[in-house]
Amino acid sequence: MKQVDGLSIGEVAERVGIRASAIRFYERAGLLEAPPRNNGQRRYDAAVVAKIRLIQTAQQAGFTVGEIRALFYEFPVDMPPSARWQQMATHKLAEIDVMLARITSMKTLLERALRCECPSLDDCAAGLDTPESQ
Amino acid sequence: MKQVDGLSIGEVAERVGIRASAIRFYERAGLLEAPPRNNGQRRYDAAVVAKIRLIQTAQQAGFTVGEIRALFYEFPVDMPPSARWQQMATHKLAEIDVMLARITSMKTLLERALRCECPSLDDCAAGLDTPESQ
DNA sequence: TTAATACTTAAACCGCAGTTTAAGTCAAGG
DNA sequence: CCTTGACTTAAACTGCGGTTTAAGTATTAA
Repeated sequence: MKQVDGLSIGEVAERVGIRASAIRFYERAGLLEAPPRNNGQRRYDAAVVAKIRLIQTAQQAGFTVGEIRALFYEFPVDMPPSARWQQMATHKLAEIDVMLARITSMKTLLERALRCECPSLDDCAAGLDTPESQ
Repeated sequence: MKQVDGLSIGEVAERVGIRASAIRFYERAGLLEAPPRNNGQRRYDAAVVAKIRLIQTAQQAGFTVGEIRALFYEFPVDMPPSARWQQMATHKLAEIDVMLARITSMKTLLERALRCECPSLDDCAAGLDTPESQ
């Protein structure tokens, strides 16, 4: 019987749906604090599950691991979380808009390619670059 | 006086606005054929400029180097360019739409984060995941 | 002759977010 | 005692699109 309290890294991993290797990586990357150990093995408090879910949410919003570390640990201690999110989110939104513009122009280009009738790849590309054809 | 005919790799690079190393990389990657050499140095026909522009257009449309190689060299020889573009473009458009959806959901998440008032990061993330607000 | 300039190669490196591998430790169960 | 299974580490590997580096060659101008 295992009756050491706290969750093993495998149990945490299963609860949040990631691999144990990812959790070790987050620790190395400074996103998670090193937990106490039992026989050399990490023992986690249940709260770590919420923290990892928070990491996942931030990732869904497009933040990199470095940015998430900044969000968690590199703001002035007296800065409220809402202000932290807002400052990061404002920067990230600008990046997102750039990506959106890029994706949109790819899409336009591809839609034009779909209507292409050119006899050679070269002609075709020339036409695509300069949208003369409606 | 240099009167060997053909362009040097540096001249080609300058005309298309990329580094010589990129041209060598395209050759290695099978996008450009190895040109004849003079004193061991590559000598390009002016047509390579159009070919690299074509590569650039394909890149703008979101194709990877592997996909561009396929577009150029891995279709049945009797398949017209328009059909090649169209087949590739159809696949790529589906990928683009997936990206677009991802970017859009990032944006939504971030916009919600901007309006967040939560007192703790954990609460905030919980609220963001489940859009109860507004 | 010498120095500057442009080229040549193979191999290592970049960022990103982890994953995989090798080699080992530990506790429980049969 | 031995196997099984989950854990430990550091280091190397993944894919992508090139860039950088080290070491060497060739041409040109002064």
